[in-house]
Amino acid sequence: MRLSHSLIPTLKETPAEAQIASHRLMLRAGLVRQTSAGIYAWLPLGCRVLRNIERIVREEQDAAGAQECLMPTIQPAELWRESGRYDDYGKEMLRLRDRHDRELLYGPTNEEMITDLLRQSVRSYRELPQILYHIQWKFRDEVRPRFGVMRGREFLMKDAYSVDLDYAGAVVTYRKMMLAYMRTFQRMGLRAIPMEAESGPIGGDLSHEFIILAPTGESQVYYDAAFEEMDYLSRGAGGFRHESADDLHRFFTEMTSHYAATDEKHDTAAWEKVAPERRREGRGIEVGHIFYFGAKYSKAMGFSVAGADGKPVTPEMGSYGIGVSRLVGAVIEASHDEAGIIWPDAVAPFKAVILNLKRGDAACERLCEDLYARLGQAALYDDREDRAGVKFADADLMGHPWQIVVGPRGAAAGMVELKRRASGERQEVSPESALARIG
RNA sequence: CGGGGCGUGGCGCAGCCUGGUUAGCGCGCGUGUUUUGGGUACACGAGGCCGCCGGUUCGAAUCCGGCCGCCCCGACCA
Repeated sequence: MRLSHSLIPTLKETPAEAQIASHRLMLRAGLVRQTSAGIYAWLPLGCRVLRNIERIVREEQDAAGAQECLMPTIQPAELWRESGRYDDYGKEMLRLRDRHDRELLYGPTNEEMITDLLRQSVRSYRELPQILYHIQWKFRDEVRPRFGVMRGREFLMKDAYSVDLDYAGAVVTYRKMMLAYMRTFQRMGLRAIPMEAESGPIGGDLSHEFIILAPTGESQVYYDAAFEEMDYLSRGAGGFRHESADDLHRFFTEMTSHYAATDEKHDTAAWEKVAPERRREGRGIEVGHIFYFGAKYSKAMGFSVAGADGKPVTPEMGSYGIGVSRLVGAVIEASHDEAGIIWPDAVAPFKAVILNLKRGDAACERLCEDLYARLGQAALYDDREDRAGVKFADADLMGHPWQIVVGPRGAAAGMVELKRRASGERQEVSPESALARIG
């Protein structure tokens, strides 16, 4: 994209409502604009980040054997009456009526709907297990939206739902999702820690939330230093396979054998047993939550399949959520400095920005156009009129992993300056080696 | 939902208490000149239902009432 023709409204000053770093930076870098309390419009730059995160989530869900589908945002009230949650969910649920006065709601989650879909089509134990997911906008009428997209009322969520014939199968599926989640966050440059959690309104008895550490997080967390040493996930495929129940078991054991808890679940007795020098506390942001809830919905909604003996069996289910839009804020919380965002390569809206420091200079123009043509959609070309200071400041603010600085001095010699945003390291290189470094 | 605060050009704010000329400042924006290697300087200029409705008054951004919106602190959540 050419910056001169892009809607990327950067701000020099911080809007008054933004309290935390990610919110401030998302507004200043032109990623989002608020349209109502807790509801945001995603501008081109923010939209690209959102899509990148979505893509990683999708790839890891697919790798775990989950099938993508897309359920509607609007749901009929009857389904929620069946599960009993129409009343339980309270004011968080946005209720609507259509022209025929039928009761509808804007979905805060989809257990009922998926159960309805499954009971219509799944008849036999032979069709199990199944994992389905979708990435769809949700609405929860939070009492107090805050922290920008981290606690919005409207938010983009990946939610997956699993059905297994029995408990043993459900546990394997649960572990699969845990593995997929750890890989997902890892790929975004985040260190996530699974912590035992309350199952809340979803119900059920096995539940973990995935917390990433950031000083502005909403929950107080306690964990064993072991989680800081777990870098084997980053070594890639060598580790655990979704197909192997044994691998999944080893993985799950590894993840759950060290102490980790949010303040709600904090167990002082267990904490005392952790060696003092290995105790870590801090603030955390919840970016994912997985639940095994057994037959809670299948039973309430009459979902059964024929078992091997021909008799009906009530399947075991689970649900698995990742806050996709929240992750945009969470990544920024985890990776920024005074000057702006520092995007991890995998989620960056652009791999590189090309800074043309001298519009109209033949050598500069030629070099920039050439680089831009070769980088294509991977690059943002800052082709605005010459205001070097503004360009540098905006580039830092927007946080592109690489900055290619093309000025008349270097261009005359056919050289550019390549700067790495994260380290600040810069070097004079040929355009070819700049392209090679950026990859 | 309880407690607090704020609504004045795109952003950040002043003015309001003590009503009275064309409603001001900084940033941003436009034009020109000058600059240009880390938010360049100067000049000129555009841009405002002073959140909305009603009341008081000769006269309301300013006083009074109601409403709406937004933010912050607490109890809940991907």
